[in-house]
Order: sequence, then C-alpha cells, then structure tokens
Amino acid sequence: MTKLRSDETVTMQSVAVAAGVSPMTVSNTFRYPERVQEETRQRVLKIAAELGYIPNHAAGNLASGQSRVIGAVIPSIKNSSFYNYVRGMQDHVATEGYQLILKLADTLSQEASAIRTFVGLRVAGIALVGDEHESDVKTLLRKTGVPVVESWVHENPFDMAVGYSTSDATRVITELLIERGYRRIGFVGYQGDVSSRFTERVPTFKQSMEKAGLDSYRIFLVDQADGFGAGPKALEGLCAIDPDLDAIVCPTDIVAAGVLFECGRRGWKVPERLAIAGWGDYEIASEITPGLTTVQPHSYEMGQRAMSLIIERAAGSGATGMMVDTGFHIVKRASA
Amino acid sequence: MTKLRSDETVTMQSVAVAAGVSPMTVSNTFRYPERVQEETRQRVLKIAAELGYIPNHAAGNLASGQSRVIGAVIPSIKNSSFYNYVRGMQDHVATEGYQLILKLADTLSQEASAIRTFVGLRVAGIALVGDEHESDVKTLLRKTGVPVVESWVHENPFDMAVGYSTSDATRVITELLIERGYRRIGFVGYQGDVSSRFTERVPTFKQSMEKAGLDSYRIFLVDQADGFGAGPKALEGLCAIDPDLDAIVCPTDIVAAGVLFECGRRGWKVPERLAIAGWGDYEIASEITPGLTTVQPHSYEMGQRAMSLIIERAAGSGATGMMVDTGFHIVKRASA
DNA sequence: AGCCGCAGCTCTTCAGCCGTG
DNA sequence: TCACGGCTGAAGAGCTGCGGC
Repeated sequence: MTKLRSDETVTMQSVAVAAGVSPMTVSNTFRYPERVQEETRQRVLKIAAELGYIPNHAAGNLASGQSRVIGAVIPSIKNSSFYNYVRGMQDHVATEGYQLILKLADTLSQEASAIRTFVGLRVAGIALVGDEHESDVKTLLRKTGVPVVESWVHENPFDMAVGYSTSDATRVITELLIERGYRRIGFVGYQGDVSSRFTERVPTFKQSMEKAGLDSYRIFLVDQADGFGAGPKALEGLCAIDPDLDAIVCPTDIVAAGVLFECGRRGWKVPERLAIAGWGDYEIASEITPGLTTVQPHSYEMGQRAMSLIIERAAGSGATGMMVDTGFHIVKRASA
Repeated sequence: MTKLRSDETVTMQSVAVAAGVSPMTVSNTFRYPERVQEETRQRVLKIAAELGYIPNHAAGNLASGQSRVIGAVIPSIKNSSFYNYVRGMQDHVATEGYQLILKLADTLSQEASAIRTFVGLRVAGIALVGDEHESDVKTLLRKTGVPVVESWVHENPFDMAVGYSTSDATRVITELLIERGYRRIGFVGYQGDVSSRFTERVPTFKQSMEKAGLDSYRIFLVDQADGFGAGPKALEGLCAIDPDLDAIVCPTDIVAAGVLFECGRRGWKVPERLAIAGWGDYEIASEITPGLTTVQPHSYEMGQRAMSLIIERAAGSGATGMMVDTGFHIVKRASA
C-alpha cells in the first residue's frame, strides 16, 4: 500500500462489490452496454448512482490510450466573436458523447502552454484558431500525432483545417462599397504580430481598389487590444491621410462600432458622411443605429465541422490534410 | 502485453534510458527539481526536450491522486462580463504552477454535465458561478470532497465563496439616482430561472425607493437571452407602466446600451429625458456616448481569489466555509 | 545528498470460462 | 462438435510515494 487516500473513495471495484459482479462487468456497463444483460446493467447503474460513482477518466485514459475529451484554444472572450464558434463545437461534441474543454490564450506563448497542457492530458484532439503557432509546439504536435484542427484557416493546414477565405470576403466587401459609389475608401488593419487572417486582407484590399481604378493608400493600422477605442484612433489616422474619406472597412464590428460612436461625437451622419463596413456580424452589429453592414463568417458551422474532423480521426476514419470551407456571406445593413 | 500503442510513445521510461538514469530521477526532475543534482537535471531536461516528452498527466494523476489542473464553469462568453474574471483566474493559477481549463454552461443541466466531466478528470478544484446548482451534483461534490468555489456569491457558500453584495450595490446605485434628483425610477430585472445574483436585486430596489418615500412599482422583467435587444423591450414595458419615467436601472451594461440605442432612435436625450444606470462596467460602458454610470464588480480580483482559495485547499491549508468579499465600486459617467 | 527499486493508483484489453442449443 | 451470450481474471497502461542504498 502506498497512498493515504480516503477509504471511502468510490472506485469501479467498490461498485462491483456492492452490485455483486466483477469490476469488468461494471466497466462494460459504462463502455459497452450491449455486452451486459439488461437486468445486470440496471442494477450496476443503480448502485453506481447511489454511490455517486464517476469513472476516473485518468485511469481509463491510461489503460486504453483513448480519451473522450477534446481541447480547444480560444484567443479571447473579450467580445462575442468566438461565441458561436464555441457553441458549434460544444453542441457537436455533445451529440457524439465527447466533452469539450477550453483554454484561453491571447498570445502565441500562451497558446503553446495551453497546447502542452492538452497534450499532457492526452486529449483526443486539439482545436486551434489561426495558422500561426510556435515552432516548438508544431514539432511536438507532429511527434505525438494528436489530431489538430486549425479554424479560420483556409489553406496549407498544419494537419486539418476549417475556415473561409478572408481574401474573398475582403474583395467582396470592398467591391460592395465601390458599387455603392464610394471612392475614397479607407482600410483599417491590425498592427504588430497578428494572425494572418488579418494581415492577408491588406493586399487584397489594395488589389480590389486598383482593379477598379481607385487609390489604395488609405490604410491605417491600430492595436488589436484597443477594442472599441481603436475606432476613434483609426478614424483620426485615416482623416490625417485623407480628410475627405468617404468609407471605411474595419477589421471587426467592435472597431466599426467604435468608428460609429466617434462619428456620433463628431456629428457625422452615417453613411452619408462616412460609410462603415464591419466584420464578424457580432450581436452589436444589428443593435446599433444604423446597423452595420458586415461579413458574417459561419462560425457555428465552423465549430461543428472542426469537431467532426477531430472525432472522425479519433474514430479511425478521416485523414491528415482534410479541409472544410464553411464560407461566409455579407449582411447588408444601413451603415454602408 | 496489452496495448498496440506505437513503439515510439515517449514515456518517462524512454527518457530515463536515453539519459542514463532511472525513471524516478526523471520524475523528480519535473516534480521536485531540488532533489536532483543540477548537472543531472540539465541532462534530463535536455533529453526530454529533444524527445518531445510531455509527462502523462493521466498517469501522474492516477499514481499520486493529485492534479495541477483546476476546472472553471463559465455561464457564457456572449459578452465580456466574464473576461476579467477569467483573466484573473488564469493569471493567478499560472503563478502557482497550476493550469486552468474552462467549460461553458448556459443552463443548470449543462453546468451539471460540466461538473461531472471535471470530477471524472479528477481536477484539483472546481470554480462555479452563482449559488444555484442541481441537487444531484451538490451531493456528488460533497461526496468527492473536491474543493469548490462559488463566485459572485456573498453568503451561505456551498463550500467556499468569493463575491460581493449585489444588494449593497443595488442600494448604492439606486440611492445615487435618488440623490441626483430622479424620482420616477424604473428597474429592469431578468425573468424566469435566473441566478439569485439577479433576483435578489428587486427587493433591495424596492426598499431603497420606499426608504426615500418614492414609488417602487416601476419594475419590468426581460429575457436574459435577449442581449442588447432587451433594452428596447424594457423601455417599452416601463413606459407602459409610467410614460414619464425619468431613470432606469439595468441588470447589465448590455441592456443599458440597448436602452441607450433605443433612446437614440426615439430622439430622447440622455440623461436629460432619461437617466440610465448599467451594471458590470463592460468595455462598451466607457465607449458609447454618453458613457454609462455603472457598477464595477472587481471581477479580476474575484478570479484571483477564487483560485487562491482552491490552491490553498489543495495544498492542505484553507478550510471549507471560507468566504472572500471582493467588493465593488460605482463608476460615475454621464448617463446618470 | 543523490539516486534507485518496488509496489500500487484505477481502469481496460484480451483471453478464456461455463452452460446452452 | 462448435458457436455464442454473459461474465470473469490476469496483466499491464505510465507514473509517483516510500524506503533503501
């Protein structure tokens, strides 16, 4: 004997004794119900419930090398952008008898630490956002062979990916503004080390403008951490480039809302003085006045598909390199 | 032999062989570095890194009966209300060498399922929000003896609690409105099965009004799921009770922002025609115009203290029944 | 002081038992 | 004779507590 664990610890063994069966029958009752006679099963289940028995996942994981837990790393919960993504993941795993656990990571090194925790836990799979990760953890993930899905990623998956083309969406929303007659269009991006799902929009914006014979120099970068506060800064920065700016493309609806609030302070009419396009179709986009014209990624579906890719792999089918395009659409409201 | 695991699985054993030491020395290197000679430790660490070794938490948990993982159940990430709470938790556990994992649960039964997952994982402790939980899981938690902290709870903890008095905050914000000369004050609450941290505000509001000799019948309940949309509904409902309503107390800044947007649509000046008080000091409270006067709970500290209570208990000190009051303060802005 | 061997944590895989048709 | 349904026992899975050298 080694441990000074309380004697009252409820184990499979104690359930077995109380139910008058072997531990194996208890195990089978939970894992392969069809292998156990109805009557026996009911008895075991009843006893287990009475004793408050919950199978020790650590022991099961160790013995079987399998897990029904999937880990997801989420960049932030500061705003609602990942709400539907997480709901999609959660709803899908529930239907398959899996469990989802989350870790938050604002930076690459936090992401790396979260991944190490998940690997230590020997989860069935890992869902990441974006395609930039520390090279050490990439090596680690390769070595362990755990299924990994990158979300919001549209090409060159590390393992598997689910997402949509931010380039396509940038082109479509820019062309929409051009079509509606705006000419002096400004673009707001994020500065510093941000995900490529933001940085790859800039060249596409330029191309779309140039293709229409328009100038593409109205570009201003803000700090991703600024939230709503980025709006006023962006507007000021773009007005310094061109005081006659007539439209603005924002990296998120939060920034767009910040711009809209600032227009309110300045007494600028939207969209008459300035048209505003957002990104993400957050709840606020439909609630403020005027409503925000914005890109709606299909985040809920993205979450669902991310989980189904992992579960398929864990179940034996599925393969590395799989990619799913969940698309996007433009929600047209009054702001642009 | 049992498993058909890949032979390349990196275990403590394989690290030990490669480093020319026993498995126990590898174990000590990770868990009790001071027990191992500097030179040996460096060698083991180097080999471990080369092989991409991550200790199997399941095996360690099983062998030691301990865990460095803490589970937290969060009601929602739809808006930013729990952002600082989670940051506080995460920052604190990191300093203590623990890891935080999250599960989202919108309903009591989802919470129960999340708790069962955490118990199955044999986490070191569990952080919950609010004081309402399924009675089955309460029994289960009692039986397992896992440390549990309830947050946003100010009295009668199930095990331990950290929070502030929503009653006190309701009184203070109501008295602020009265002091500022508002008389026809309306109160917005949530209908249905919501946490007591919302329901207990109603009686306090009534008391505060009556104590000042004012009418307290201007009360309207909205659906918690409505988000910003609850604002217009609440305003309409309260105007039906009293068209000359001059101030409104909202359950969250989101609802308050919804009311503010609706005032914009109606052409009502804030706070001249209607004063608005929010709750939570979300990011939007300082960004919209006018800024929202609101209750600022010290969520970051709440998260930190929740984790320290759990870690103390896991480390042997600490006791059931512990409670921490993290307080609150009122942020005065232009809306009221 | 620094390092090691043994036994054991709880569960699952697999082989096999026993009685029946 | 064998197949099959329902159950069981032995042997680890990878790690750590403890005592020994």
